[in-house]
Amino acid sequence: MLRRSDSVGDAGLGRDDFEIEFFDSEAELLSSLFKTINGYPFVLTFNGDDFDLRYLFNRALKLGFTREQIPIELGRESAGLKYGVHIDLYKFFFNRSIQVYAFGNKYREVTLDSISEALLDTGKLEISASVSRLSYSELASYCLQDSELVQNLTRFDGEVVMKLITALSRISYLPIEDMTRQGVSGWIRSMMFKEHRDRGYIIPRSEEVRNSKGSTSTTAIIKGKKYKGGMVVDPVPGVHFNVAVLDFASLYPSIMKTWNLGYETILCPHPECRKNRVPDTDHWVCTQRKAMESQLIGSLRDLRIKWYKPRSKDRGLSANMLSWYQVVQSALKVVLNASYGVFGADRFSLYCPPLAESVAAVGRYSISNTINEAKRLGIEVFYGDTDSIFLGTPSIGKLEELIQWSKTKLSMELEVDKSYRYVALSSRKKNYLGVQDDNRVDIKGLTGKKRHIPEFLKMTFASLVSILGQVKSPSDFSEARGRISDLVKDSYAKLKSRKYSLDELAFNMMIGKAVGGYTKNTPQHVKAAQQLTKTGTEIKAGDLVSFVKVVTGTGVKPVKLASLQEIDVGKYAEYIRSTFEQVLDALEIDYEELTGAKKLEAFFPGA
DNA sequence: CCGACAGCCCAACATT
DNA sequence: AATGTTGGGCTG
Repeated sequence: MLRRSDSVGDAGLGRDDFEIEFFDSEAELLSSLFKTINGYPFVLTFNGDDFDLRYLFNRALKLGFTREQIPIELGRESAGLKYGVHIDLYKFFFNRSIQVYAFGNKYREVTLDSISEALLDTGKLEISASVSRLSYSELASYCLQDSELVQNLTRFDGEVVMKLITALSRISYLPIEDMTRQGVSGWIRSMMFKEHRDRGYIIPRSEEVRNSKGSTSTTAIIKGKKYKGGMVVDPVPGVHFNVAVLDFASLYPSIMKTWNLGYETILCPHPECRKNRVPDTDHWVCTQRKAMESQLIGSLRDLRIKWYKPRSKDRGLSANMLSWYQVVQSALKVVLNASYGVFGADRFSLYCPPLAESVAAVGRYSISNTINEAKRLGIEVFYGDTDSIFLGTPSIGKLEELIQWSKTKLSMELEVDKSYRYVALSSRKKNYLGVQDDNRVDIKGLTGKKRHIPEFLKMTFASLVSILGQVKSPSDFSEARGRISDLVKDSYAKLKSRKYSLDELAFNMMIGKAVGGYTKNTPQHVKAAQQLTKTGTEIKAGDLVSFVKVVTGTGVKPVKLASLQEIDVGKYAEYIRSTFEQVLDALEIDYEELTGAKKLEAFFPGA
């Protein structure tokens, strides 16, 4: 720490495993820090590219250091070290693929506090004043805590993060410094360019691929998308007992492998290949040459499914080996999942829309033919989405027959992913509740599980889920019905008598753009953000905005500025209803009948 | 130097 | 009041 004339307070840390070293000048402090940095092969930061290393570099220059004396090299968007690898964990955790696939969406906001809270169960230290006003003791504790969080983010769980970084760096053929700063498209570009060089291929320019392969031939279902994607089967509403969920193992990578798909082989120049059509498109695939992507992605797929995935579950291996296999198989999954999508992304250097389109088209072909075959075998089909189908289970033999059929007729590996004691489907797609044989409940897409809804709804919904988890047979539903009814009525009563706190009533929505960036309309979370900005609280893109619905003003208020008295009970009553109706619909339970909702809602004008 | 893809649901907003 | 659009959050 730097001794300052204006600093006050004691210098104790309250910990005997660390002590504070004081410096009388900033130059001495920096010298010592630079010496320390040079002693390590890795330096971890959180936002060091944009702040810490940049700041240190500039302070040093200002204080008269020469560039040789500073162990930092600044790039335009990154900061490197002369000796050692600088990993900016902010950049790595910001990567959507890392966030979603590697960490299962556990952290919401990409801040040190939010990530460490989610992964380490510890957040940043709260401080009593702005950083520049802290006592020696509090400042030191605050900085130490930040440092420990950053380091622990690479240490927890047997150093999974460093293992993941190592695995992804090897798969992508990128140095750790580059891999941790790039998105999946950068990783896959590097991997494919390396393969071009190994084979002596000339790497095409983006516009060369574009001009020779042209564009798409299907129409997307969603306006503004470039081509038609996966197929979603209309669910058969109702409760279905003994349902098996089958899915294709790594569907899109498997399609690229078995259909010889790549930018060179799609729409190839040979006249004789033109009859080798991709179903549901105007495209054809080469019969003369093998596609590099097909082989590369196919091999990675096989490595994952046949080597790393089985070993990640092998009880004979040490914990350390198990975690390595687990990390590699999930790293491969991240890369494989993106390997089709990048060809449909216009910024990808080998962008090839007809290729991406063809992969999705074969996917639809595969699932729809499998569904037809299932029906032909007398198996009921309840639902399906992209690569999965929900089937009745007349007998194990029938499912085996279907799996075998898929292998011989489609060359696709279909497998039983899970089996449900029962599944509740409404008529909504991408919305269901399934109870597994071990009472575990899977909930997909239902409002009750979404992150932005108020805590009180999540809690009530969780209770509903636990009731449904105990249902073993159709006859159990009548008891469950009574308990659900009590649950919902209880929630109404608490709402009406204002027993829920403002925090429990708060919606938490991520604001995707800067507050001023909303020109087309003004959604509620933006209205709340505007009010916060007015009172001096800054709101940036990516922040969570907490607000409640009120009867005053524009109908919403930030939690900080609201009071319990102005809560819009009617609006919340509507939310309880719509959240629960989604599930009850599927169970064929009438909401109004269950709760006597008509009578209840009469208490709330506007409900 | 860099953000993989499409499809679906819901609530609120804007427009007709 | 009916209808289309936007934005967020989700599935795969």
